[in-house]
Amino acid sequence: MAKNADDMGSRLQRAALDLFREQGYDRTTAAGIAARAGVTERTFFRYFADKREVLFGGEAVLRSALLRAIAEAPEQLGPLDTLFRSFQSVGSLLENNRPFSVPRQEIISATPALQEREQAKLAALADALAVALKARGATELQSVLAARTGMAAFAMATVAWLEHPQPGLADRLDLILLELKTMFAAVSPADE
Amino acid sequence: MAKNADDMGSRLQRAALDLFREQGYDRTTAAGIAARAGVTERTFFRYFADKREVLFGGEAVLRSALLRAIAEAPEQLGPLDTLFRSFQSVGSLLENNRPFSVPRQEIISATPALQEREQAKLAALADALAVALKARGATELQSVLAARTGMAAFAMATVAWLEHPQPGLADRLDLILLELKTMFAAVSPADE
DNA sequence: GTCTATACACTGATAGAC
DNA sequence: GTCTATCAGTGTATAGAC
Repeated sequence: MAKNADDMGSRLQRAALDLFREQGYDRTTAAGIAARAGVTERTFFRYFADKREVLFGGEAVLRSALLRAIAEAPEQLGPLDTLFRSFQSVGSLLENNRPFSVPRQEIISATPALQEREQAKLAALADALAVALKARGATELQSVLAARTGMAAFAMATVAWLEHPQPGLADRLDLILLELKTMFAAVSPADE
Repeated sequence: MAKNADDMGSRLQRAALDLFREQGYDRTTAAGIAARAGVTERTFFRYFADKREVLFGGEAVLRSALLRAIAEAPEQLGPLDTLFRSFQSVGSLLENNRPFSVPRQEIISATPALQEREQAKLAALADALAVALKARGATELQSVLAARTGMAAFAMATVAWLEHPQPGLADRLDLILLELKTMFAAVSPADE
């Protein structure tokens, strides 16, 4: 019944998204998702480690795109400039995914269990970016600080942009970076 | 058998921490925790919404302490100065909790499911702080950006300090704030 | 590699203990 | 009257049989 293994993940993902939208995440069972995709519950868990994971498959693509952008950034750029340039570079990737990302984010926003997973994914992604930044010569502290801070900003920009497409993601990122720069410039030099 | 209701939460918490240390989080069942505390599994779930939550009871104390510090901060301080002063003000609170926090953090670091919960708690705490910052006159964007960024820095400082008590938490926070200020000052003014 | 059995997390209801 | 035990059940996730 299955066409090929590569497709099954997508089929399950689509079935899950549909069911979550129809009846909510909690009222949807893993067996129900599997049934809609024409397979058994056991097969579902062969493709996804747990029920939440079915909505977080695309993360790997985003991560590798960001890592590549960081590696290819001009040598002389600082960690934060490198990072925000990388965020800008994946804009079109995110725009192409918008039809899937919008309903997905609605479901996540309505489901605490999925918000937890999302936060964990963002933290893991930030750690991966920190490694890439460190490889460019930044210190450990700089890398982790920039990655965590930048990832928080990136997530804020993305979520807001999914809710309201205007202004665009690039403008939102610029605005956020400028706001952060301004706020940190206002910090008292010697804190106490 | 139960002394009083107020104590039961702490008893279960201690029993859980002990068992997690002895056999790990995954190999410990909710029924096992309850049994060590002298009650049934059903009682465990009356005190904690789920198994993970048993390690995150103290969050409310930290939150209210931070919110109070923000509300009492001098009017003229900017969001980030307000925030980091508040972090500094809860230092002694965290030091008193160190005997509990150190083993707790070890267990969390070894358990992905608990790391997820921790990230979620940090995000929720950041949102609460953002509301408090906004009440002091900051814009929505400033409040959320400062809170998310500051919370990431606070968490980094705390985790590192739990692993190695020296340097102290206050010094770590100062160092991080300075590093952030320096990095953002180096950001190119007009980002492309 | 699929299927069956099972452990464990969690929920509701009801009745009983203090 | 609040807190707890007991019971019965659903759903997630794993593992061993074959």
